[in-house]
This record gives sequence, C-alpha cells and structure tokens, in this order.
Amino acid sequence: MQKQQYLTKNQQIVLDLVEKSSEPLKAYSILFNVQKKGLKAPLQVYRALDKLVEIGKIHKIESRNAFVACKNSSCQVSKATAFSICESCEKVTEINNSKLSKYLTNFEDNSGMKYNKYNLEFFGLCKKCKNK
Amino acid sequence: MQKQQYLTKNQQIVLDLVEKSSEPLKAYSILFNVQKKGLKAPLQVYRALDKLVEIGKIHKIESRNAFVACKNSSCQVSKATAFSICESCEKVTEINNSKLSKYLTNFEDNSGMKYNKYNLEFFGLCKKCKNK
DNA sequence: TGTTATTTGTTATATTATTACAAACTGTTA
DNA sequence: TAACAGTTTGTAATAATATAACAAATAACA
Repeated sequence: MQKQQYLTKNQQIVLDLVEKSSEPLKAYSILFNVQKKGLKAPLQVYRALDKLVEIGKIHKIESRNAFVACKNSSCQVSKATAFSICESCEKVTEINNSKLSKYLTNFEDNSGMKYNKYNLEFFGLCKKCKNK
Repeated sequence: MQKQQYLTKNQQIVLDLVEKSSEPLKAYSILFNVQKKGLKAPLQVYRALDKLVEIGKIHKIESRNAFVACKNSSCQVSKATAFSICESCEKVTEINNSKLSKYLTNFEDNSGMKYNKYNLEFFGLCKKCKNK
C-alpha cells in the first residue's frame, strides 16, 4: 500500500480554509465555515484535520485547541514544531529556526528515552501589544 | 493585598490527589475522585486546577488535557515547563534540565518578541515500551 | 467484475470547559 | 460589633471540543 498522494475533497476544503486564515482556526469555526461546501458534521472536519496534521499540512496549537497551516514547506511530517503565541492578541506564528530545531531534535535527557517528536509553545507579548 | 499564602480547602484536596497520582489526571477523573470529599461540580475542580497551575503546583499537559504535580521544588511559577511523553504507555515525566531551560528561557527569534513563558512536550517511546 | 480497503455520511454521545448568579466566608474599617 | 468590599464557594445550566458506532459510497486493483 502506498502513501496517500492526493488529498480527499474534504481534506482539501478544510486545508484551503485553514491556509487562507491569518489566525488559528478552531474546529467548530471551521465546521461553520465549510457547511456551505457540504461538510455538515463535526466528524467530517475532525477527520480531515487529523489527516492534515498527520501529513504535516497543518499543526495543532495544543494550548489553544486551534489549527494553523504549516508555513514551512519542508515540513512534510509534523514532528518538530515550535510556535510563538501572543497572550494578548492571540497571534500565533510558527517559529522556523534551524538552530532551535537542531537543538531540540538532538536533545537527550538522562531518561534513556529517544524522542521522535516535539512541540514547543512560547508565550509572551508581540511587538504590537507590547507597545500598547 | 497580599499574595495568597495558603491553599483553600478545595485546592488542597485537588492537589493532594494529583500529587499522589503516578500519572497525569484528567479533570473529570479528579472530579470523580473528590466527590466523596464534597467537590461535586466540575467548576469546583477547574477553579482549583486553575489556581494550582497559576502558582506552579501542578502543570497541564496540553496535548493530553491532563494534570501532573510539579516535581521541581524550585518551580514556584509555571512559566518554563518541559515534559517527556511516551506515546505507547502515556507515561509523562517532567524534564528538569538546566541547560535546556536556560537555552529556551534565553531563546530569541527574529520577531522581536520576548517570551516570558514556554511549554515543551517531547514524544517518543519510553525505555519499557521500546523493548517490547 | 468481484473483492477489499478506505473514505464518507450520519446519528448519537462522550469529554472538556465556561457562564451566570447567588450564597458564604474573610478581612478591614467605621 | 456592624457595615462593607473583596474573594471564594456552591449550584445549575450550557458551551465547546472530540469520539464511537455503523451503514453507505467510493477507490484500488487483482
């Protein structure tokens, strides 16, 4: 069996919406927005989201239960993600820093556990909100 | 007004339970377990959890919607947390690594944003599960 | 074409979390 | 002590997030 090459219709509809958005989208907000396109039930959206996360097209912002499109073209699989989150305006940006990803990908602690995935979320105030 | 010194009864009940647990606890599992002690409604548990997280006595594992007691005595405030999570047995361990925390606390990207908090979750297989 | 696996649709329900508001308690001041 | 302000608590209702179960449709392919 081969790895899926093309997105299904539902996956494409959800991906298009998330990619167009300038901010993280919540599952039920996605649902609301794709109802005119025929996705009527939560599960249809969740299934598409699950797949898109799995193949790295989108990421889940865990602390916000929201989804963003991956901005990193080389990010085929979602296994090393870092985000900055403004606690005031909730702006979320994917951090693309090779030093950071290298450091974390190679990180080993004394537990003998080898990590194959990580997710990092930084919180603070973005430039705009800091100057308010 | 002074900062709260002592925990309220509900906070103490919830903290005791989370501290005794060897694994992350979910809010409704906590609720179930403290009902005999008089906490009957979700909100009572969530309020206690919120406060305990705020003062750093417990941490939320965002990817699991579950709570663990802080194992790091110096961790008065929950602003720099790192965990390892076994994707097979779901064992969660707080990572206490000064190099890592130093690196992340001082991390700056090119967005001009200064971070005051982060949460990092590593995923992999723990020793036990790797050898199965 | 027939067979199998995957995807989809649908309903129902489980799980996680918050709103709203009244009552009780705590500490401070008159 | 009484009046008050602020905080914590209790309670009910409901909102928001996510999954289970199963049947129908579609795709993959021998």
